[in-house]
Amino acid sequence: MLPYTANTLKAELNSRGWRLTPQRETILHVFQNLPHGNHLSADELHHVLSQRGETISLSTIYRSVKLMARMGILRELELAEGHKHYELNRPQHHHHHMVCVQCNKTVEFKNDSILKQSLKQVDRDGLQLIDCQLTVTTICPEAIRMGWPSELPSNWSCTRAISETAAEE
Amino acid sequence: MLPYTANTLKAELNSRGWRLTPQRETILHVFQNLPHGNHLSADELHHVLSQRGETISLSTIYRSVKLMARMGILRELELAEGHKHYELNRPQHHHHHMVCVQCNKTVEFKNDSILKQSLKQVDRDGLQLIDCQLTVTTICPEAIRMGWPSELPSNWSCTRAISETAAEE
DNA sequence: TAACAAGTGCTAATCATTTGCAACTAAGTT
DNA sequence: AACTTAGTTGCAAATGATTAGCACTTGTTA
Ligand SMILES: [Mn+2]
Ligand SMILES: [Mn+2]
Ligand SMILES: [Zn+2]
Ligand SMILES: [Zn+2]
Repeated sequence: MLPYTANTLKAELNSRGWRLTPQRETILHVFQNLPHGNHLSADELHHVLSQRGETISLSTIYRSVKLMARMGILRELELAEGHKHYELNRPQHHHHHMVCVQCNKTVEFKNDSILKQSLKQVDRDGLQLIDCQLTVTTICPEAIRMGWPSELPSNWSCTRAISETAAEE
Repeated sequence: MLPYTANTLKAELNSRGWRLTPQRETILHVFQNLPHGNHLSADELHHVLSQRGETISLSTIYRSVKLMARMGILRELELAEGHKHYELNRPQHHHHHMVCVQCNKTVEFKNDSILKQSLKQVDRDGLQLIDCQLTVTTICPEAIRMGWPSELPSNWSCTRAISETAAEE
C-alpha cells in the first residue's frame, strides 16, 4: 500500500476502466499535502482549491471524493453533523477519532488493538474487512467549562457505564 | 442506568424543563420493545407507528429521537448512507457494529476492550467520554459471491494493512 | 489521429432533516 | 379545579448536502 503517485493512480484507475484527469490528480495532491490530523469536507475542499485558483466544480469534487473513497484511496468520516469529511487513507497510519459533540474538535489517536479486534470479529463471521473506524464522542474541557452538557441525564456517566459492564460479567 | 419507565423518563425530562408527552413515551416504548439487533431510522419508526394506528408526525419523530439521543436514552448510528439509525442505549449491552458496504446488513458484536481503550484515550486528553462506536465496514459473503467489490484497488487488503502496521512498530 | 466511452461543469432535482408558526397541552401555581 | 406559562405538536415551507441530467470536453486505446 505505497502512497499514490500520478502513475500508480492512473494505473489503478485505468485497470477499472476509469481515467486519470487533472481534477482527480489535483484532489489527490491536496489530500497528500494536507497536514496529518486534518480532514476536509467536499465544500472545504472546494474552497481550498478556489483559493489556489484551481477551481473544480463542486459536482466533480463530490464525484471524485466518493470514487476515491470506494477505491480505498480516501477514508470517509462522520466527524460532524450533516456532512462527511475525507482524509487520505494510509493503512500504515490507521487511526481513530475523538470528537467533541459540542465544538466538533477532532483528535486522532492510534490504537492497533482496535483493528486487531475488528479483524478477529470479522473473521469469525466470514466477512471481509474494508475499514474500521472507532469514533469516540466526547466533551472537551472547554465545553465542560462552559457548563455543557445540560442535556445529559443526571445519572449518566461513562465510567459508571463501563464499571457496570465490567461488574456484570 | 436502569431502563426507563414512564416515571423515570418524566423525572429526567422535567428536571431539564422538558415535558413527558404521549409521543415521547410511545417512541421510547417502541425502542424498548424492539428486538435486540434492530435499528430504526426516523422514517422506519414513522411507519412502524403508522401501522399500529399511533401516528406521530415525522417532525415530532425527528425532534424526539434527537432529543433522546442527546439525553443518552438513544444511540444515534451511521449504519447506512444518507440517514441515521437509532437504537436504545443500554450501557450494560454496549456493543459495536459491522456493516456490509454492499447490502448494509448489520451485525452487532460486543467487545469491552474497545470501550476500555476509548476511556483510556479520553482520560489521557482530559476529555469526558459520552459514547464510543466502532463501525467495521465489511463485505459480506453474499456480496463476495456476487463479485463485489470491483472497485477496490487490486493491492488492497485489510490483512496486509494490519500486518504492515504490526511490522512497522 | 480517429473513435468513443468516461468525465466535467452547469443547472435542476432529491431527499433527509430542520424550521416557522398557530393551535394544543403538560406542569407548576394560585 | 381553574389559571398561567412555556414547551410541544403537526402541518407546510425551507434548508442544505448530495445526486442526476445533459451537452460539451477529453483521456485512452487502437
Ligand atoms: Mn483522521
Ligand atoms: Mn446496535
Ligand atoms: Zn468541545
Ligand atoms: Zn452484504
